[in-house]
Amino acid sequence: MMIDRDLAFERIREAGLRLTPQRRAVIEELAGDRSHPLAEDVASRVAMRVPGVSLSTVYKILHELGDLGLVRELSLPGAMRFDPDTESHAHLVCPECSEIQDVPLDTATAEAISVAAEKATGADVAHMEITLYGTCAACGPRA
Amino acid sequence: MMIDRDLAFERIREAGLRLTPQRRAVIEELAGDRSHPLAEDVASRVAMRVPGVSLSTVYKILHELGDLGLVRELSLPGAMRFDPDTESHAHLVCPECSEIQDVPLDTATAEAISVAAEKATGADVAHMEITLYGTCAACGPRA
DNA sequence: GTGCCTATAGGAAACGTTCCTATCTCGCAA
DNA sequence: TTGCGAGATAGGAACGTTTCCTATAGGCAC
Repeated sequence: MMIDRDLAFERIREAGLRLTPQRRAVIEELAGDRSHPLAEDVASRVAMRVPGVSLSTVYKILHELGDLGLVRELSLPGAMRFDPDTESHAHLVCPECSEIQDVPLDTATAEAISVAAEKATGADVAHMEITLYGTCAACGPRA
Repeated sequence: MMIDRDLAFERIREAGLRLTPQRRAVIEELAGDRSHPLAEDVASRVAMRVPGVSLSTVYKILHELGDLGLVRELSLPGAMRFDPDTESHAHLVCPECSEIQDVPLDTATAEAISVAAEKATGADVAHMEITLYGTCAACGPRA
């Protein structure tokens, strides 16, 4: 499920944070974005609405949204990426073109892994990140 | 399965690479290591056997081992980590203490995810990385 | 309006990683 | 043994990402 603008605004307030123009812009730019942007991508888009916004502010807001569960922070090679889709799904990274694709992942499988991990370690799993590495269709098998 | 010293040496030679003291030391330090070390950890241990070894050399060797499939390179928050265990398994990262634990993952599940992803995207999946985030047993639920 | 608390901008700094180049080593041939 | 060439290494500079710090600005309650 994609992040919902108004739900996000509400969560921000519930957390006791102010709905500043910067927070509003980050949320609205992220909503509907399926490109797994870098912090800098988000910052430059936000800058078109809120000129002068600083990169450190955007980082701070992105982490806040991550903590609130409104955004997924992805640890991918090179840099962190941000995903407004918080539904359980995996990512495919192509080593050739570095493109990132969403990969559907059925909830049952995700749940099974999570439960098995909790059983094995005694931990309390909050969320998971599944990244697949492999040549994408566009970069072709070889032929 | 943990990296095997002699098998690794053989793979190095097969790849047309020289078995230098640095490569030998990296492999031997990594074999049997279950701590998911940082590149710097590996470098400082290697330095005890090969004084003066440089960090960039260690990085280069670690990537070579990754390419040869002898080591897994993990994209975890903060920094890359290296895992000599190339068997299919997941990792649990505790946000409190940053400890990393191995989590067993049955091959069938991993295979199912991989195949489903290939079907969905048309990609050729080479390997996958599953990271679970959650409070570990030591850091406790709250009580 | 006044005072308080939070948020922001801006830049410096830290960190991990990669890149570059001169030097060195190794394996091999003569 | 000596010399040669390909490959490897040390060392450090450079790069990009992320965090940290501080002074300023802005909103809210009174």
